[in-house]
Amino acid sequence: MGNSPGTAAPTASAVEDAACSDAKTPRTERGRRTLRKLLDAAAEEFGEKGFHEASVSSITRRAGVALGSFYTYFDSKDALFRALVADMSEKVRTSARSALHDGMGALEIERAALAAFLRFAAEHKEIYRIIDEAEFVDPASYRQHYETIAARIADRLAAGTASGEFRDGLGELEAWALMGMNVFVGLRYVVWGGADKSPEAVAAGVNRLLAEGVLKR
Amino acid sequence: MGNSPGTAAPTASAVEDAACSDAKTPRTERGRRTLRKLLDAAAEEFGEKGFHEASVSSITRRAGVALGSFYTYFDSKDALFRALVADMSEKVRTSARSALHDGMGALEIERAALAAFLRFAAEHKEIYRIIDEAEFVDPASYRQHYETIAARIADRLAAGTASGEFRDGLGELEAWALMGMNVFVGLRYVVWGGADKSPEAVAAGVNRLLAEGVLKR
DNA sequence: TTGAAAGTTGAACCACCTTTCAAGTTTAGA
DNA sequence: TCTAAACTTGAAAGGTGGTTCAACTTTCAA
Repeated sequence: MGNSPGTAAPTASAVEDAACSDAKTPRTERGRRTLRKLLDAAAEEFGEKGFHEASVSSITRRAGVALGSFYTYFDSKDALFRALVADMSEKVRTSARSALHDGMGALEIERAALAAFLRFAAEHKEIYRIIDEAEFVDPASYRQHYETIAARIADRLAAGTASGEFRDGLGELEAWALMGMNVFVGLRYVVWGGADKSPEAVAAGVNRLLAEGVLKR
Repeated sequence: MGNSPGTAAPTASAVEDAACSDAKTPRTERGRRTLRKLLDAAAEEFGEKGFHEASVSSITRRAGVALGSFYTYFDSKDALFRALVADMSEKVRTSARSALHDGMGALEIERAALAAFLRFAAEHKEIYRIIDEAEFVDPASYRQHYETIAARIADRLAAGTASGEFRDGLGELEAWALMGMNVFVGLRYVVWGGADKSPEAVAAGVNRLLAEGVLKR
């Protein structure tokens, strides 16, 4: 698929930062370029095929690099995958946070966070496959990913209660329920697509459900 | 771990029915016993290790059967996995439906269906890993699994609207959101456990969120 | 009782893939 | 310019594990 440097570059540099503990840091400009090519190729490859179907040799082939070069930068296929999961997880959180501004109401914050996440997922459909596969390849990261997000949502709910916008009794359970809604509508309407709904329309629908529930009044 | 025939037997027979298209049907009583042992062992193995870490040889070892016997009953490791996914998917739907009785209110139905699903998941934690891994091993089944469940939820929501209990404007989007809530609270409170919440308590919390939403009144 | 069909067995085949390595090339600083 | 370190290369080592197969045992109906 597309390998345009324009979209690839930011991905790579961000991963490099997040993954510097796992990757063997290159010392020259040429080395940094090669690492970047490997990381971009790996994100594509894992996104398309999943961890086990993806092979190191096809990643290096896609990157236009010799097989052996891979091990100059990563200790193993697993180490590369962990680096990618850490980076994706960080990006998901960043994407939601970046949509929040001062002066937003509690409900508005939830809608904006979901819309931002959905827009991000639309551009990086591979996050679903990579995060989901972490359940099997790197369970600790998988769990931490969702626990971290749930904790952030729980904080926002508590803030809404404190400001008098939300009712009492909103805690971890409600945070997980909200996260589940967000993840599933993203899977259905963004990753699978085929529907006419925009990220904003989806976020608006979920937001109304969150606000009012289903009961007739 | 536990291999008690008491719990294993029903699993096996149900799978045999659901999987008869993939499994080469045995002609003798001995053959049916062997197939059953293989299916039970596979459900455990895939649940514990996931598809790729599980090996045919360890499944046959667990079943107490020779390696070659596996191919008397299944064309491949993939075929076995597909049979298991079809069966698990069917059981999830059955577990929810069995909790519904005449005379229940629309909201009560949602609570009962979730509670039943959570109780089922508590006894079959392997469903999460097996269904989740179908995203990679058998994507068509994965998609069909969730689309089928969402369609059923959408029907229930429409019935609630028709009876005047639920508001208007509940469709596929809301069904997916509700399904996402259910799946995620199941993952957090049943599969991962560690919390004090019973299936009924979780279902009650989600039900209140569904009914009222989060806004203060 | 008998023999054909069904089922069992495990060694061996084979394809694939991760990882290593020794030899060669490029880079960057002195 | 020169040299040591960084980097590249691809063949091959080393493993793994799905699948096959031909010989053997059990079942069951006639």
